[in-house]
Amino acid sequence: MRDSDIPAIRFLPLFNEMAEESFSELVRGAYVQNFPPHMELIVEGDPCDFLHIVVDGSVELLANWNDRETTMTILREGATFILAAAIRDAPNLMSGRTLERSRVIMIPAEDVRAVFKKDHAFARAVVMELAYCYRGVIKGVKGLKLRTSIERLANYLLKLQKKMGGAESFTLSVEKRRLASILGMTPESLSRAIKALRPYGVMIDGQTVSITNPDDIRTLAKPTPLIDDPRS
Amino acid sequence: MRDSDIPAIRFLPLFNEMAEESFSELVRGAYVQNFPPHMELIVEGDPCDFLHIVVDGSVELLANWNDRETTMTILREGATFILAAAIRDAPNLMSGRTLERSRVIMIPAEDVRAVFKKDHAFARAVVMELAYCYRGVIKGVKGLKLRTSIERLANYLLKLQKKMGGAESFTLSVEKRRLASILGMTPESLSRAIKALRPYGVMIDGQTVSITNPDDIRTLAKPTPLIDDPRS
DNA sequence: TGCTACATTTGACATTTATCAATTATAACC
DNA sequence: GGTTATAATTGATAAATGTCAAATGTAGCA
Repeated sequence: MRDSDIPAIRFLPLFNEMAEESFSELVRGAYVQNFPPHMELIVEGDPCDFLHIVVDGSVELLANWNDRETTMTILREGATFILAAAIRDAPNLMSGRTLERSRVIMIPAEDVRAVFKKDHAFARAVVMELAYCYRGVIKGVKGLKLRTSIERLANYLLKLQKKMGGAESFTLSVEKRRLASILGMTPESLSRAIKALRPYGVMIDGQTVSITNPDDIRTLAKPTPLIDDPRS
Repeated sequence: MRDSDIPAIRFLPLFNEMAEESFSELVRGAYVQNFPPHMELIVEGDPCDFLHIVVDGSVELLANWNDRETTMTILREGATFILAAAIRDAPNLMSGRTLERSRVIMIPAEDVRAVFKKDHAFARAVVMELAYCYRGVIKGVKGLKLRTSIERLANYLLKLQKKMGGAESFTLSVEKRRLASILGMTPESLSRAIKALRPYGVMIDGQTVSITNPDDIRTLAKPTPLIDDPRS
């Protein structure tokens, strides 16, 4: 592993409290690799051999069943996957593939488990991370079960707007067909949902979103921190 | 807390590896209470003051949004909730209410966090528990996004049959309207889904399910451990 | 530039699921 | 045992969402 990649992850919440010695143990066995776009990094059902960390680029986590496929989430710089499988020494529940050229650190799952057993600070960090991820997925389920697809889209856009700094205009940063899958609908339905938001002052042209009247769409979206705030 | 309740939880995976001293610290501040049916134990959005453990009976975890409500899961003897919120000192993402008369142990969340900081064995157990729960929710999302409601029902029944020992005939143990909500559909749709499974050799009369031809329904359900096996 | 592959959109239609209202069944309680 | 409240089912219908095919748009590349 290149020295220049070490600081990139040392300061992630997952690693920044742990003992230097434990950290070096993790780093010692780690690989860094640059992957081309659309490279499959992990496969659903395979044993989890590595904890992955996205240093640069983006990775899609997806799941398949019976010839159907759904995108679970998209991970970017600083995100780790798949921690729960690595810790439990269990098979991956999701596949992972790069969306673009991406730089990924891979730490052998065995090392992660070994250090986790020894280093209390790391164990605590893993707890915080897992609890955070768990709550994220719960929020996702709530969205899926309690909202229609238009409501999910509306909330997604409001959340993205906030994340992008709050400007009226911002960019999607995900292909629409992938966004559709994340939101649990088909590309065609997303296309129609986008149209349905026009009367609420939401314009989407290509990758550019503009929300001309936030209050208007908020009455439809009814965002709540208990679903839509990633912190909280 | 009554002495007789202590062994009931000491041997749960979450507590059985921790130091005796840490365990007593948790027990010292804990309450045990018998709740009547339909008692609201925790409320979505409230701060998480206690880690709850179901000693006896059953508790429904549910979520609300915009006058809609959905059942997230039903917990029985030995289950804990809501660990992630307690650890992160975050608001509850779900409400919890008893379905029947239930005995519940409540450990102040503050104590849980304090012991978690001190006791490495407990921290490790929390990690394993959270990773397990996380994977459970991921499986739930996969079911919701990849399967139709009939397929979800079919798999639910196969899973329940296995859990009940594998006999041809077994009992539902959940009201149908709640089952419908768990599966992400209305009671009416569940009723129709049940009918739709008749040609596959599934009969449901009241609370009694019998699966006369398991192979038949399995071709429809296509169960996979990556969604349907709670272990794995 | 023009070609090509692929993403997106649109229209027509099918399927799935929800809603509403009415009926029937069930279980708790006096 | 009858009463009552609630759960479950059924039918009719509506709404939401998916499918398929075609048209249009877009980006990368020879």
